[in-house]
Amino acid sequence: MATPMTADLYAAFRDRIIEVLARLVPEIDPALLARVELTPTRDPDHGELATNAALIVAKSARQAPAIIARALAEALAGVPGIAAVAPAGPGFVNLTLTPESWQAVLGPILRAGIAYGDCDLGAGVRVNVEYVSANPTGPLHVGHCRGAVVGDALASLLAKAGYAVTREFYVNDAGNQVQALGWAVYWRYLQALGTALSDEDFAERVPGGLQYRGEYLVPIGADLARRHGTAFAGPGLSMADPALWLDRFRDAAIAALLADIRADLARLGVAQDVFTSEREILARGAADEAIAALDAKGLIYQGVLAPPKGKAPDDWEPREQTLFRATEFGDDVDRPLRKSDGSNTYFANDIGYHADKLRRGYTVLVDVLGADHGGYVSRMSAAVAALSDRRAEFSVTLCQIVHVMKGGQPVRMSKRAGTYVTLADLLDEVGRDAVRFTMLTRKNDAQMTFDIDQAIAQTRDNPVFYVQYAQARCRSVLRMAAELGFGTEPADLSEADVSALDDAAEIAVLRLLAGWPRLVAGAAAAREPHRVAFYLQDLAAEFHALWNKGRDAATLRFIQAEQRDATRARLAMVAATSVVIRSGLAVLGVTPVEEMR
RNA sequence: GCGCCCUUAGCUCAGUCGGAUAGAGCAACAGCCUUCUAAGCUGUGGGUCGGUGGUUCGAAUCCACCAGGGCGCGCCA
Repeated sequence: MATPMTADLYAAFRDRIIEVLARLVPEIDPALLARVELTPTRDPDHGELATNAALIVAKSARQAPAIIARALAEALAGVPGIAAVAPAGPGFVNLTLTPESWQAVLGPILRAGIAYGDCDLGAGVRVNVEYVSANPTGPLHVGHCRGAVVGDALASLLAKAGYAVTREFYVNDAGNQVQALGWAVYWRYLQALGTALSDEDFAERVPGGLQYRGEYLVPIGADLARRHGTAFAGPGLSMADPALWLDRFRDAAIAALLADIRADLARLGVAQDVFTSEREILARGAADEAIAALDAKGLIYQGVLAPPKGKAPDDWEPREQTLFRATEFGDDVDRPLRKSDGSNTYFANDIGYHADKLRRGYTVLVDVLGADHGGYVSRMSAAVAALSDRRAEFSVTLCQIVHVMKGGQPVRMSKRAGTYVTLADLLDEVGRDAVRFTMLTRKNDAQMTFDIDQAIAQTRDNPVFYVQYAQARCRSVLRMAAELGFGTEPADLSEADVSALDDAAEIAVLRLLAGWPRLVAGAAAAREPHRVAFYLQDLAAEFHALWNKGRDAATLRFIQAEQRDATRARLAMVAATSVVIRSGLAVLGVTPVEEMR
């Protein structure tokens, strides 16, 4: 490898194992070799690393796994860098590397810097990650926040793994919701002017009823009143003909709310590359085009759906509809594309949007959605498969609901009572870094309780603090060493003689550092950014443990003025730890801190 | 009624495309500060991995059924 983009020790030794295995079992199917793993062991009695290679090839080689394992172990015994190797259990081969092998990870880490862990798994494939995509009808709340953080971290993770990533926000600025918003903001406008109409009087005249009664529209209404005076009010501050104001007020409200949303996202550290307007997509005819394309493939027909099994709605009546043959692509039922008034369903428009993403050249589409959209996944998946002739990859990351806890009490969230926690509130209370890290301490598909008290605590049980503290301790050591005249620049330390790093606790840190590229690749392949957060906690724990060992054994202290070489070696390790933590925090979008006093 | 997700220590959760004796934090108990940040560390106790079958060298992981929780179920987005 000319440029070792992956300074990946695990991958390097795995490659050697496969080479040896291929000599041992020449007729082996390459597809099987892809399943050979080299993993860290849980139990120190099993060495440091274990491979399942013999188990994988046993069947096709028509030999007992234990026999292959023994042969493999013998052949690996001569490989440089391997200190001990032994067949074990049902056919594992356990490996222990030389200290030199582990020590050798430091140079590449220090030379690569934050880029350590980058790989070419994605091979430059263009991927579009769509997240947040909140209706511009109100402020973002904690639920949106989880999607924002998960989507943003996933995008960073995929970029680190070699994908060409675009971060996208889909603005639902067409349809009934934003019409209702237009009415709601008009009501705030009339109120700002001092109308005598009562809430009920106005609400009665709103088609579908008055929605979006939250306070957040008050300033927008007031602003419209300031700019337009009574120009859009009827006689005596009554309601004027909606044709005169509805579109204008709707658009003004969307613009104002979208600006708020973007401001909130900016505070969260989320800045998407592309904001796509649903209205523009539709105006361009994307939905009709996409439907025509599906029609040309014979996937559109007029038909009657069966009512939902067991639970027929009261007003159910059979109706002929324009349907998409989603069942040909794994969905449970075919899905309607037109409402009875002839306009498109949301699904139809969304097909247009996803077709537009494909048209723009993305071959991997990732949607980060709330769990309440779970029922929507199979139909969109079918649509993307149909549009791309099954060539594009479509995956949905569903984020489960977030409950908020404060003072040991659940914070009740109710739209009606207007007591839901906004993203802005959350940022005010706990800050960007804690919000982001905490949102990634659960798998996306597990429900989460966000404990505000824990997120701001400066203690061990707050993972954000814990990880940042470890990194700050690294920086503290390097500052101290610099004062004592040690070179602490990466370029300097990357050349250090690190052979002194042979204590078990030191090797433990080196093993974790060596595992970072592997972690990145695995998390990216699984589309699971939370793994990064857990890895960082493990690394921080190992580092804190080593730090404290220096209290018990002076020989393990990082800085020992009289032992220049040993100190330089440890500084290289500390600097590399800092690099890897920062590399991980960069994926999560969390700021590394230099100092915590 | 149907579909999808979830169920792991008292609590909150990890668990690598199936891997060896299932891990961490909190809480409980017992320890560690003349030394680089004790905002930390070390140790102890704690489990029928919701239940029952199945698949195989091997299952928390895959399959079937059952129980409990969440989400969704033709013209909302």
